[in-house]
Amino acid sequence: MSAATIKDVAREAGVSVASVSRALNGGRGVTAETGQRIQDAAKRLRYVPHAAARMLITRRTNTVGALLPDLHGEFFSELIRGIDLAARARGLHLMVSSSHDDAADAAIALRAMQGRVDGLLVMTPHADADFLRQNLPQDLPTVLMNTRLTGADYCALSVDNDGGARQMVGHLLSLGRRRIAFIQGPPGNRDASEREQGYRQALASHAPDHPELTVRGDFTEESGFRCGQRLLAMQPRPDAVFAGNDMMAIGCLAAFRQAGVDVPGEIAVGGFDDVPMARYVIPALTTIQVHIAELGGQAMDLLGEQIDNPGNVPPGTRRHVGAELVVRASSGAPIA
Amino acid sequence: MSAATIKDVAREAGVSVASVSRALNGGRGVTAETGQRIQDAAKRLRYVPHAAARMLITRRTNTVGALLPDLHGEFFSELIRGIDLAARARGLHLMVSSSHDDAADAAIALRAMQGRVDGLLVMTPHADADFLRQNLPQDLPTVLMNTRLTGADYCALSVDNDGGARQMVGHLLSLGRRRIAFIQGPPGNRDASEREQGYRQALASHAPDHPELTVRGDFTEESGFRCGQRLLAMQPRPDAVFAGNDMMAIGCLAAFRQAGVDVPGEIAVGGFDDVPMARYVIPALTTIQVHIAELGGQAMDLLGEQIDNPGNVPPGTRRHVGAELVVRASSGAPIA
DNA sequence: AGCGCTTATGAAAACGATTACGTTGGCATT
DNA sequence: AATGCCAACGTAATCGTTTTCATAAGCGCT
Repeated sequence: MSAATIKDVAREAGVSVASVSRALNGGRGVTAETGQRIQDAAKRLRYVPHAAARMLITRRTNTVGALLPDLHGEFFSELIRGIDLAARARGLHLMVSSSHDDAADAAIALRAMQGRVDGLLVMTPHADADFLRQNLPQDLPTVLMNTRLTGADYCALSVDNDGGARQMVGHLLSLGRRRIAFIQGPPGNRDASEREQGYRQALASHAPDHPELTVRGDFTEESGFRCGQRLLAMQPRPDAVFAGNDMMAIGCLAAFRQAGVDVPGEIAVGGFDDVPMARYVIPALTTIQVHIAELGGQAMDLLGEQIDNPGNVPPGTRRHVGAELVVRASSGAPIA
Repeated sequence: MSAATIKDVAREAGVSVASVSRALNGGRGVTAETGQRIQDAAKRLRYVPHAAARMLITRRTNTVGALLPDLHGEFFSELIRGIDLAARARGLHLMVSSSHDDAADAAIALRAMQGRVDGLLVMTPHADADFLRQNLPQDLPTVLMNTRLTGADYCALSVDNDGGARQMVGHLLSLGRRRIAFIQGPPGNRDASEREQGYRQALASHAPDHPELTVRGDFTEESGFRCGQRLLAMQPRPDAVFAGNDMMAIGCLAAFRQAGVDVPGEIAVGGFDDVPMARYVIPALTTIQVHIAELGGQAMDLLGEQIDNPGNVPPGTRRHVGAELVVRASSGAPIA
């Protein structure tokens, strides 16, 4: 015996299928008494509406898709948590396709989602405008997360890298540091370049007489280590380092320790991301915390709005999620 | 203009819808020439079969669901990665519902998946047999991951906690440690109790004259810290500690450092899980590595087999994923 | 040429829901 | 008492596929 259909419920309750449908969704157009009889019958038969049949006629899947690159650890789990919670709050299901490292792969996944989702959350380094236009149906609500895409066609969410970087520089300046160096991320990386911008602008506006000092890393711990060594060799030495992300900051700390340079005594160090390890390194790392779950949640909310009333959300809408300074030992702030 | 349907393709190619369907799936029953014409037409119209319509008739969703508890960090991301990759290899989509902390919540999610998935991957602390039977249709292929459920009704995957624990104890014994203490996890936790079992049995079989020493933690770092202090107070002191997980081991290291006790000189320390931080603490933590991605992947494979040929996989099938000793500084092994 | 056999093709019946539309009956209004 | 209106309910069309069955055509064989 297979699962019960709406017909079975109708027969059981002695009404037509139309009444069952009405009673079960919204309940308008049926007497309270018949409604109750139908509810009872449905419960008795353990009736669950066939999702596919409903999708077919309503043209709604009540599902959203998330296309993600090869993410790791806390970032990934927090992102999914944020998305999942927001989706559930709207009664939407979440379909995930992750670990996409090349564009071809992502394209396939994108197409496979066609028709199975009401909207799409996309985070991928390969997403230039062409790629998206090529692989997305033009009328499918879509929200981009953290991409370098600047066109006005798609809605997007991004982290306030700029604001975070300004906070960090401001913090270091307020502690009396003068020669603040910045460790750049990989070229072309949007987060990296925005953080660098923030650094430059903060210096320019608050301390125009202080020099800009930059060395290039690639977000890895080793590159941070090497950059640390290069910074020590500078004459005169910087008295503070702001690394483009935490892993490079941690590499930097290792280089300084190896060289016997005291942190924060001789050099203050700051990072960006607040990875879990940041609080465990010695000295604990002052950094910028980003609420990743909020990033996912807000993206989901924006997508939900697009789905619920299409056309009501202007294409190209941007939202930002804030970043917040977390002061720990590595910047040498006086204990409050 | 809405998306093209099979009818549009049929008209475009000058054939019936039946031929289009045949040409596009498998391609048997049509001339090579007509087949080609149909393929062309489909491509020209950007035809994508309507998923819902197909589900309705074939009774297959080509989707599997994963119900997960509130997991964090590396564990979560690796698990999803494993599941996702294995699912994709089978052409299955993945629907995720995570962050379920209470049974009611999980039950709702479970029901919501009804009819939208061909199979289910379930990991939840609340999953006793009753709970599942109550909330799952009896004929839906299901694989449990890492649950304490021992009944023979459902297929399940689990980590070889026992084997891992034995390896760790064996390792410590081989280094000449005599008084090996174990830090227990939260009561009722399956992983925790299996690891404890492994510890007890390894001691019993390889060193029956050595004492069993246990203190109870709850898998958190703070509990590890407190347990570390209690272990130091013991007379005579243990010369090795095997913590039920890495976080407690790390807490333990902190307690020992604070007390000025040398690790591994005076006490060796071992953990379980190989969290990313394990290699960064000082001294780096000897621990047991579990291939979480493999856990997810194997679970998915088992589920896939169940879906493809139902009845061919005996209910109650168990599979294990191995655990492997990773030697670092904290256990004081001689450098090879 | 006529017979059967295979094979390509089309017509139409599912699948299970929603919903536009028609019908009925009860009630209030005139 | 006749009329109009509204709510409750049923009938049937519809969504886009797959698949069964019928039909026709091609082909080799006697």
